[in-house]
Amino acid sequence: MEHILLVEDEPRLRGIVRDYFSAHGLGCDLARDGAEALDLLQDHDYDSILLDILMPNLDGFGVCRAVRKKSTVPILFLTALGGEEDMLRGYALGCDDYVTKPFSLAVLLAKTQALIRRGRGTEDAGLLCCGAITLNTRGRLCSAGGRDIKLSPREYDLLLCLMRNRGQVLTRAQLLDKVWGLDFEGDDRAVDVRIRSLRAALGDAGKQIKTVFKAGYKLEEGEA
Amino acid sequence: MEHILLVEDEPRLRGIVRDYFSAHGLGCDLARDGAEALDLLQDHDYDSILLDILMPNLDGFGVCRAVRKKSTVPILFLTALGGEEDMLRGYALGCDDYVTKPFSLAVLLAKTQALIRRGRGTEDAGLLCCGAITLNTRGRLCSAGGRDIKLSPREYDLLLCLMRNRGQVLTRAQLLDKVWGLDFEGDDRAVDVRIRSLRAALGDAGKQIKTVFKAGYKLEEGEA
DNA sequence: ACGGTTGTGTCAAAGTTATGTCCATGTGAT
DNA sequence: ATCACATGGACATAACTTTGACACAACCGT
Repeated sequence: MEHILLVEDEPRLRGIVRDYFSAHGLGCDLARDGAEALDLLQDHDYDSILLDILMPNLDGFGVCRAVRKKSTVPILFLTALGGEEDMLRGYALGCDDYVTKPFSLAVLLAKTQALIRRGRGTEDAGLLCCGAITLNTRGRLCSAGGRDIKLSPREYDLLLCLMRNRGQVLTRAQLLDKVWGLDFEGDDRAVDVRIRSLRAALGDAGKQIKTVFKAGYKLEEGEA
Repeated sequence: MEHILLVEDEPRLRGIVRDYFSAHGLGCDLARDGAEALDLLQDHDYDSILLDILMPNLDGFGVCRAVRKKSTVPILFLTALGGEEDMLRGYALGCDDYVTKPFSLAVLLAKTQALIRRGRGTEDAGLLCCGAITLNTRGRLCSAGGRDIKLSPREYDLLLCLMRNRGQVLTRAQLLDKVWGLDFEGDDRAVDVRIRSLRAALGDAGKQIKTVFKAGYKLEEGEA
């Protein structure tokens, strides 16, 4: 499960966000102020940090500066300060997003998840992960649910494309362009058929590939 | 490259701003008055609009009002009117910022870029929000009041259209054109039926979709 | 070069899901 | 009160996806 750190001095808000996030499968450690946050950061790795700005002891800008000295973990500011200057200061310090109160929980969650997803830029290392599926792009290897999967070339390329655009709906036309190439003359149905064999090859993890009626396909991390 | 629209009747100022902005990588279309601005807006999408207030033909407030009827593009007023009343009027019309002359070019540029970045922020994340409803346009997902909602393709497209034109009344004919496509041969009632299922799917948030008697439908942020 | 194996696309039938139409029943405007 | 208009339920079917069968092409070891 992903884990984030929420730094916020308002107790009620802390609780609300924590509950909402954990209800959506996002673990949430809490800190009351900047000092406490840095303590926790000593011993833990988080997938993202949500930072209030106005806090006792050490404010959000300070925490951001300290964190950025040694990490590129996604940081999202979460604050009542809506002024341009504060925003620019935040971005200048290397934050990844900026949400002003009051905000919708759904938005906050979506933004956080988006940041985490993007943060997974582990592709450099040659590894792409999504839910139970892992792709080793160096060796063109695939594993799902712990077992190695043998994929045909087309299956592999298709899955790679889906993995690179996880969560996004891709139309059959888009997939044909990206995987088959722009010059492919064939039928849309070709995509369906390959999706089928890919699903079959992936076994249980094949359920992560969702059909989006009238739109296309997408890959989800999906718990179930 | 980002493109903005500058509406300003003073020729010298127009030139100065345009030069400064393009030197910093921001394309700049020019309009001499409100009427010209609306003309350009017919055919172009801008990342932001800079509006003088005192102009011949149609003043900045008028342009702002017209634009806000159909778009949430960031608008920045740019004027010699420094009075509080004018500022409040600008904000009431839905502008995003307000700069009084004389101003520093650097500040104007920073503010503009911040506005564009913010506008991008939610768009990049693929998020559209209105009241309790959130649409993830990348994944074609919808949530309302914190819970995920499953929408059929038509429902989704219809809601997307309403969200993009929030606050505006859309006639059934308009909705048929935009959502069903210009070639749809069927009955107006089709819209009603889909609105109904959309409302049902959205649960409580369905109340944000208002029926406008004899005119059509519109989406409102309104809580109640 | 040769047969066997594997990968891939096409096609049509079967299975799903979504969508429009119809008509009876509400609801708001004047 | 009346009329025009919006809503709700039932149903048929249109639109779309999955599945299975098949044919052909590419690949591989001999």
